[in-house]
Amino acid sequence: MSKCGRKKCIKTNLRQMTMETIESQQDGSVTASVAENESAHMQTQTGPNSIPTLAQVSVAGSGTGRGSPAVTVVQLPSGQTVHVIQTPQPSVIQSPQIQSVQVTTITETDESAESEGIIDCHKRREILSRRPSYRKILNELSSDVSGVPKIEEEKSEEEGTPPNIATMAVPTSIYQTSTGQYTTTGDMPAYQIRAPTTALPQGVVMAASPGSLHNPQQLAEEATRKRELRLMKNREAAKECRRRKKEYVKCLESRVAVLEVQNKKLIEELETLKDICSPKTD
DNA sequence: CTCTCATTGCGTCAGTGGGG
DNA sequence: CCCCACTGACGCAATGAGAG
Repeated sequence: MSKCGRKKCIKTNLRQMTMETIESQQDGSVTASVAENESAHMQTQTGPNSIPTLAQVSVAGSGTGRGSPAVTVVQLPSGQTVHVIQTPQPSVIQSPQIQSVQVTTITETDESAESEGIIDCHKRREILSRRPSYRKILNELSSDVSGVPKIEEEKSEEEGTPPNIATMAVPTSIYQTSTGQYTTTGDMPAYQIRAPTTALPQGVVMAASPGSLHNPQQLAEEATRKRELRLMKNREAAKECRRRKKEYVKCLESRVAVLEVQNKKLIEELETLKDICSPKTD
């Protein structure tokens, strides 16, 4: 169907959206909140020569703050490489403060740096090939700096979604009937949705060994119940996954905005230094 | 107002990796 | 090896925006 192609387009857009939307939001609120914090932490150690008019910027370390500092590599036209090392920023959404920014200049002829770059490249590739879950990413973002609230199950008060359906009652389970209608089950335990006659905990239900069910009808009912349970768990998991994904994308967007502002600021500083250090011609 | 297209969110399936 | 959580992919429905 043509719809399939559209789907893929939509999903591709989701991945590309990060950069595009940030570009459109560049001078929005994110920029403003960053600008008031970054000026106090910036340190530059750049030489007087080889000031770029245009700089290539690449974000190493996958840019999602997986525990290690994010490194923005600014490749100068002269061959110099400026590494903007930014300590992990746990949650740009909640706390727009930049922890610290270190700018070091590394010459192109530095062999150790080059080998480090290769190793770094390998590590990066390794990380990218095995992307951790959104929860892991966000938790790492949160845990790098103390005092920052973790982004995880505590969020449940936001939506009322329990962290673990298997061990808890579902506050507001939504059950889709055969007619497509949705009904809520209140605080009814999840396993009771299709089996309201039993009041046993889930563990007991699941512990019912197949051997004790000789009747084919019972077996079928058990299978149906297990399926319903699995579908409901997966439904909730999918919701949670989508929520985390949205949060993750927002986080990335904020990070891109921060890095763009930093880049802009660095270029401006380099221009200033160029003006200061260049020989006067008058 | 109607139609078309894009976007968003949901439920489900299938695959994968981690833990017991 | 099995179970479970997680997530990509897919299909579907609802909704909004723009064009006619």
